[in-house]
Amino acid sequence: MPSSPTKLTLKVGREDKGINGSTKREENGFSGCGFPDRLGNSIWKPIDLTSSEEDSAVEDNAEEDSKSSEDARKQLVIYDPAVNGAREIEAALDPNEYQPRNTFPFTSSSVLLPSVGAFTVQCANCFKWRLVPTKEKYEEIREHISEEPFSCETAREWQPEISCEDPTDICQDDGRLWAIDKPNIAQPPPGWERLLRIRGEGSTKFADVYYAAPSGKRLRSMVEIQRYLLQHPEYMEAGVTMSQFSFQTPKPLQENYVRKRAPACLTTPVDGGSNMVRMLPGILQPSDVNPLAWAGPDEHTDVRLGPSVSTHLIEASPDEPMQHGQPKSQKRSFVPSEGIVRCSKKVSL
DNA sequence: GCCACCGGTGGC
DNA sequence: GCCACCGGTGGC
Repeated sequence: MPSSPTKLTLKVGREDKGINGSTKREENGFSGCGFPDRLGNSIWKPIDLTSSEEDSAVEDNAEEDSKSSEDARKQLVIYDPAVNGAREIEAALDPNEYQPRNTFPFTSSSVLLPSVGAFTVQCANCFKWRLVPTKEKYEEIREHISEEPFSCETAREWQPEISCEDPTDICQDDGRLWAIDKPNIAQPPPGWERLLRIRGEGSTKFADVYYAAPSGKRLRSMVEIQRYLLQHPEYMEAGVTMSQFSFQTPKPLQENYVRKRAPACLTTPVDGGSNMVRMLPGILQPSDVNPLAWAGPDEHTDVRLGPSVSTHLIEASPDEPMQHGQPKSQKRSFVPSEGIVRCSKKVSL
């Protein structure tokens, strides 16, 4: 992908129901990366996954960021509250109470699908990531990000004290999946909601976009939108147009997350060397699957975007039990009770 | 090879 | 019966 100041990314995690029913997501921050301490005390050294496996730990500072992530400017990182408990997130991210260091809510949920992570955007000046408190604000920023590059100054709208001198709100961490989001996607019309659903790993598609009409009706293509608008002219009379809809989906930065179309009955590994082995279309063996994972709280690996944003950026945690995206039917993947796997510290990319 | 579109289906 | 989700396909 060519360098562009308008690239957007999203970061995807997955709810992981623990043995005792709790989730692996911590209430007080990102479990793997966490929010950097404002005093700089708990910034974990990032590992540049654009290079080979066991090397390349570098200091996480703005200088390095400036050098290495030029192309990463203005990237957005999304967390999908629809999947992770919208009410809790909205409450916790009330701009009046916004506490970026330790209150980002990874709330409990039984959702096992990958879920979009956090609404963040990268400052065009200092390259640090700033959490965006709401999906709506994120969409607003995304809509005009080419013409109106984001900066820490913009973030003062919801975080009055923030400046480029402050540490980044979030680092590209520990196993969550990162993906490039599209810039300049129109905000949905008032009353409509644009929904992003991340598919399970190994699917032929990374994600689906839906629009929820004010009536609650979900529409999944431009054809359906058009049909719906024709059936409900009141929306068009109110100014709703097709240009306000886009079914563009983000792209995973983990190359192998989405599988290519494969011939039926392929039963040999198609992974080509990573620890993810896909047996298609048969039952996946849990130990063979590279889960969409995030690091546990005790061992942290940081990932950041290299010179090319399209570089794959997934990191799996060490010895952290992971649960795969749960397929709705066993025919599609694996048996639920076998879904707990462990993943290696690093995922070959 | 990508992607828009939509059919099928299992869970609820 | 509804719908969220996944897979397949045809057009490009």
